[in-house]
Amino acid sequence: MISIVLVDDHPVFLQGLEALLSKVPHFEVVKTFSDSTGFFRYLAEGDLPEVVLLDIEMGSITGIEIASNVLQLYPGVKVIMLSTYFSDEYISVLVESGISGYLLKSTDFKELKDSIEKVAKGRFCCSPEIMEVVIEGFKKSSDAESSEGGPGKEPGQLTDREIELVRLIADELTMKEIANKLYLSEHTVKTHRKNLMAKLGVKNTAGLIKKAFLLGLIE
Amino acid sequence: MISIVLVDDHPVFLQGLEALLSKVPHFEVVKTFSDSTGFFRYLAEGDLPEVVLLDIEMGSITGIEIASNVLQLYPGVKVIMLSTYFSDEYISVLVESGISGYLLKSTDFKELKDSIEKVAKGRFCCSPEIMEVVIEGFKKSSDAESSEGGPGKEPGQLTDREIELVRLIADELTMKEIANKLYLSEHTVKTHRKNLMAKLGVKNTAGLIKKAFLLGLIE
DNA sequence: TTCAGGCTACCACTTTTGTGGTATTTTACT
DNA sequence: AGTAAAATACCACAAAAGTGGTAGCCTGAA
Repeated sequence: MISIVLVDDHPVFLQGLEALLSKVPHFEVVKTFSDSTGFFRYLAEGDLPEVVLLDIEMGSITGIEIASNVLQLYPGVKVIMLSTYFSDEYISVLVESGISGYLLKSTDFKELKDSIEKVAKGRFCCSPEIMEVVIEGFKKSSDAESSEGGPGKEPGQLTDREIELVRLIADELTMKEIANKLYLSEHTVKTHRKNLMAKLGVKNTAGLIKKAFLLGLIE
Repeated sequence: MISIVLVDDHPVFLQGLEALLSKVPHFEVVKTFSDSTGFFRYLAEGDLPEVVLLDIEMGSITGIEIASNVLQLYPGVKVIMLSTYFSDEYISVLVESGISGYLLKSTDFKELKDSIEKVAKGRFCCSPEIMEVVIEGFKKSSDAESSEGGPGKEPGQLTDREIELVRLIADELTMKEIANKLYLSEHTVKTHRKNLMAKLGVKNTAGLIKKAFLLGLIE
């Protein structure tokens, strides 16, 4: 059984896809989302699907960002981007981030189905048109079999301590207050925050809280 | 025609109520929400209903907080709390905040209907049991006809400038950067932020961003 | 025309955040 | 037993945020 989550801001496409995928015997569409916030909150709860089908245009936060964040926070989850078009630079970024597939929406259903199966087995998969771009990109650096990996840690790339921290920060505690609360040195707390900001790619508290919200870490 | 928005985290109650209210000729249930985030985002877009029916137990953010925030940000909107129980202190706070009604869920539909009509006309309305508490509370201070009011300003209690500011802060700009961007003195920007924090009742940037999110000011 | 609210601006001072290091210990996996 | 990651801790300095004031200007409503 392959567990699948769909994320797409077009409810029609979402429903259609769900109906189609649900008919495939060993596929299970466990959840669908039309906004990234709900999606991230879901992941943060620890319900990690095997495969995520992700549409690329999602309003305030782009598909690229969503994909990057999912890949960073939940490396065990396979992400397949669905898009109407493709852009060289984006694909490069995504492939480096460890995305599992990039398909055009024009892809027919059989191809999508096959792709999901391949991806679930740990392979990379994309539309032929896109493969060219990807191969082109490989003429620069060749590293990285991403792949396999046991389930990893549930809460993702961020450690438990870090998540604890970000929540306390969101509750308006200062480093000093958090240090007291957790019986830690203020230095330690500052170090955690520093790592947190680096991992989430933000510059200050405002960015930290915003991102934490977007990623469903706080509510 | 009275435009109504329902907010309640119990979908069953929500749907039932919607069905009932929709049958009343001059009532229009324009929207329903089962979480506060979506509700605040909706208000922030400027679609202000005349009356909001608000259930009191809503998880992370309490009904009291939601009500207070709505009343503060959108004074023109009439808020009726629906609750299973009632607490002296809460009611006092809410009445002072300018709530338009406080009904128990045990209220029958006719009473609810009448209450909505009264409230839409600018009156205050609550269950008899609660009225006692309210009157009791009046033995302290007697001010405030809240009420009437033209539509006020759309974005609520926060001024345009302040909303602009909070969004730039959420984008990780420092006061200096914002000042440059808007051709203002850094002092001015700091003053705005100061007012902003006071209005939203928060202590620091973390709280500011969190609240702004909760209120749908940023996304 | 007074008055309130919003926008602007300033000051001085404290506290907290943010940067950019290093380093030890514990824990968990191999 | 070895090692990678997490958690802990330290330092010094720069940059911002946060506190608690005051105050002038403009506009629209009473």
